[in-house]
Amino acid sequence: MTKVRTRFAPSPTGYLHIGGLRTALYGFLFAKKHGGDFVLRIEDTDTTRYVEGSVEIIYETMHDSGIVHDEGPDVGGDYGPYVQSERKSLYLEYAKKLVEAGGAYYCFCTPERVASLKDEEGNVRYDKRCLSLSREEIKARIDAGEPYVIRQNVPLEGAGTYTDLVYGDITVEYKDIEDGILIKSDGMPTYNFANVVDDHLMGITHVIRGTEYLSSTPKYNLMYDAFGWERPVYIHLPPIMKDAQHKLSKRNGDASYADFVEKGYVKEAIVNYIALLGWSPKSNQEKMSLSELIENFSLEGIGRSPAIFDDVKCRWLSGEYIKAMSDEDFEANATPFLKNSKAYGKYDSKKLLSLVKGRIQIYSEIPEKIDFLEEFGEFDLAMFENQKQKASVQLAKDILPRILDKLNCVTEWNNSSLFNALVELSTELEIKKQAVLWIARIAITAKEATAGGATEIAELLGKEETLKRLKFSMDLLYK
RNA sequence: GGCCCCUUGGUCAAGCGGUUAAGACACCACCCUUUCACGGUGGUAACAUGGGUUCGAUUCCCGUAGGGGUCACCA
Repeated sequence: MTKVRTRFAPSPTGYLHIGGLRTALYGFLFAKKHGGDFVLRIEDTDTTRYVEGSVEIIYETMHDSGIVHDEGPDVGGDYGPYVQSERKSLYLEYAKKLVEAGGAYYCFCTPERVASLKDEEGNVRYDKRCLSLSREEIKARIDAGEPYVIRQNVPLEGAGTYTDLVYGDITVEYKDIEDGILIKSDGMPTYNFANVVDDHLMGITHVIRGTEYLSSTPKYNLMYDAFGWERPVYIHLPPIMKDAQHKLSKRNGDASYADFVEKGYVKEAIVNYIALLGWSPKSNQEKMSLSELIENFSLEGIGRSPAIFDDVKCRWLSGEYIKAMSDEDFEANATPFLKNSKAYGKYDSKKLLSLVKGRIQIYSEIPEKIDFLEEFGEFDLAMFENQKQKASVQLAKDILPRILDKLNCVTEWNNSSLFNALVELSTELEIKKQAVLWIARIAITAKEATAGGATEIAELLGKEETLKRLKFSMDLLYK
């Protein structure tokens, strides 16, 4: 059996979006699952759409996400060059062979003439006029420097059928396929041609790509057949949607891998989550490392219907990764985000991080979780009300002075001493310790939800600041 | 519009003729608890629709509706 070879072939037109990354991921997973090679090829035949720096972004994204290629422009390989613009002469050579084989022909029609061929629906369809040109006339016109393109010669009758490993048998009638341009007048190939030539020359065994190519695949097969080449196995993937109507795309302005990283999603979680969009493992385990994904990946698990990207679940997975992360890794990953907090630098960073770990799903939530350490002021007294904890504004009025006294007398200002002191107070007052702690926490944080409990925060704030805040809250209560 | 494809809870999804129609996220309830969160337990919620085929359809076939893709000298 021949070695499995898959490829990811993005065009350098901007950032790498989530859909593209998933296509890359599946190609990578499939190749690695079968001990094969994963190739990166840059499809830059449309020079007008080239965006400066996007090739670098592709390299970075793939490296960063762990989807590493065995061959590519940056790492080399035996099938290079891996950038299509560097293969330009090759395509013309093969196009000529295809012309000889009858699978293509030269066309001198101007874009204007072709545009004038519009049907009642406004669709343009070339009429094969140049197909009847004689060999001599073609040569003469080319020699005269007349611009030309090379078109695919699609039969007028019959149909092409192939078996997609995800969608099953697909049949398209040739009359519904037009004689597409293979070589543009600038000498560059179109995707329709370059992809066939390159996939063959690079020994690609399994073509994995989006469904947008599902119905155009028969025309590629026509070329494989005309060349006498073996057709690859096709695996088309359903799209990832932003909502029921819209595909996740660059144009919609969202959804790049880099954006998610910037927002603080755990990288492994992003990859893990997109693996689950359109594919489901045989087991019920959803949280999987890259190597586990490779091990569990199988084509049968790939679905056929579009999947909507669910940010809530992606965040959940990110949170799961954070909980499972070592403190060292968490510190390394979270510190850049911690620096955006007002509290950064004013407290022990490790302490802040431990407060926050387990309470966030993405790193960018860090500042909002701990900014209360530096922000304190007037608040709604109704916050003292908590039925479940048996706390109330009245109770707060009654016991806040006692809390203040009690804490003031604590000799060792640390969490456990402070906690013991308040529990002791609750015993003396014969009320629930939760009520005392609730009131204390509200009084020193002015927040209903905080990262950390009352005394934990008191330790962090220090005696002076804690007592100051308690007095402030008392004043507020008695005002 | 032609052609290709898709359709199970709010979302991701198992299922591949006979099931109490899994599981996950979200949501709700309860428990735990130094609030919230975490964790634990339980719960609400789905086969787009109409015809067939069959002893029996979520599952197979056809139609309808809805949705996506494609019809470029873009990929």
